[in-house]
Amino acid sequence: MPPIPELEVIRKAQILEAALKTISASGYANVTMDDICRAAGLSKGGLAHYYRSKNELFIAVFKEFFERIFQRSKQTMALYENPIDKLLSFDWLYDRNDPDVNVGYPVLFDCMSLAVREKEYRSLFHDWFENWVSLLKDAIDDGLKKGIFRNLDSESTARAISAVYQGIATRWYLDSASHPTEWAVESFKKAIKGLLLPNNI
Amino acid sequence: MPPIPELEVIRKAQILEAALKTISASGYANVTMDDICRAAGLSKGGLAHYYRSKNELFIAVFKEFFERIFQRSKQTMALYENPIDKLLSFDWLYDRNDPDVNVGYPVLFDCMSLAVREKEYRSLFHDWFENWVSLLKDAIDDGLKKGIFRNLDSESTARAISAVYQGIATRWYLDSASHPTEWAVESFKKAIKGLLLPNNI
DNA sequence: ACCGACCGACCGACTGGTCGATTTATAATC
DNA sequence: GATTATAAATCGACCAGTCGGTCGGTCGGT
Repeated sequence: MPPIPELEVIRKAQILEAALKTISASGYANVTMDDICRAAGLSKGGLAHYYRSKNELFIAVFKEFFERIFQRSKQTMALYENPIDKLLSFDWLYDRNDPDVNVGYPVLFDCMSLAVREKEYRSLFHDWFENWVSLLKDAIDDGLKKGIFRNLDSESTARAISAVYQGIATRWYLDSASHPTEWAVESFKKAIKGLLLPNNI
Repeated sequence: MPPIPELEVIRKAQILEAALKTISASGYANVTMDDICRAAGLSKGGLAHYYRSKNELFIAVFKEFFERIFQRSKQTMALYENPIDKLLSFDWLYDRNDPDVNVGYPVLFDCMSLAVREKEYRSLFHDWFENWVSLLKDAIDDGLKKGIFRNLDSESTARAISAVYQGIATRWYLDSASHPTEWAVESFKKAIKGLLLPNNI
């Protein structure tokens, strides 16, 4: 009998947290199970008790992380009323001091390179994209109803906006000296307004 | 004495080609030196004669590849006169039948995840970005001179356009079912025109 | 007594890099 | 032009180290 009924939930959370940090710091390819169990305060066998293989663990880590980011995006967006403000509410993605950002981008890039070849990771990405797009689409549909946007297809535009976010983020993260935060924020604002508004300023 | 004076050049090209294909097919993390020397038709020692370490070889592969893509971008762009056409001339990046594209994206994603942690790869990226941006900037400056663009900062806009290209490409490549080529081409056209033109259609 | 939780030594597979041996082709010498 | 010397080019067995996963065993609560 387990000493505490919720022990498995606690341990798994503790392992996922440790694994996320370790992967983010060292990179998927360099992380060993030893690193992770050390970070989680468990032995190799103890870790194996909860996640039978490296792949199983890593999938769980990525899933959990994407879910967290999605929830946060949702909550942040809900703080705004105006559709344009909603669509621009993701600027925390360009905040170098944000802990999710610091941990997130390294993991995201790792995950992308995995997704190229492993369909399990591709489907993870697909789900993430769809979640993100559905958030954006709702805001766009709202703006369309209120007549503040040009005539456009909301889903395809939502996909474009989400892609623009990520493209700018890639530059901003990998070559920060030439792509400062101000550039990132301004650029995505301009790009998004260029996509949505009936005429430019 | 070398049997043929240019042997080193020939061998290196042959190795880089084989390495690029192998890395693209299996992924940076999974490729072994054995795989590469087999693909290059050399022994382990033979490969070591030209590239002393895995890292040295891989850096060379990436450098060569980026250079090739840059040259091709330059040539393709030169086919057009109109600045807008020049800026839209990168649509071959969204062609699934293009050999450079098929080989390129897997390598690009690998390279990005490496760039997160290794400054050598980051500087590779930086150079690539700068090359790309300078191409775009020239076209934008031309458009500004001709008065067909709105008032804008050409360098910062060039960076934005290049980022948008890549962001859309990421979606298009990793989740093609939901992001077909038509979406990619249309989206980047709209985004770029939204960034540049004084008013939208 | 039983069982889940956990430990850590160990195994087998793999990998990057080394190194002495071998081949190959030119250059020097007679 | 035959022979020898020389140095690059190439080979592949081998080494040392790493890593994921296993497994027999311990411990503590029930």
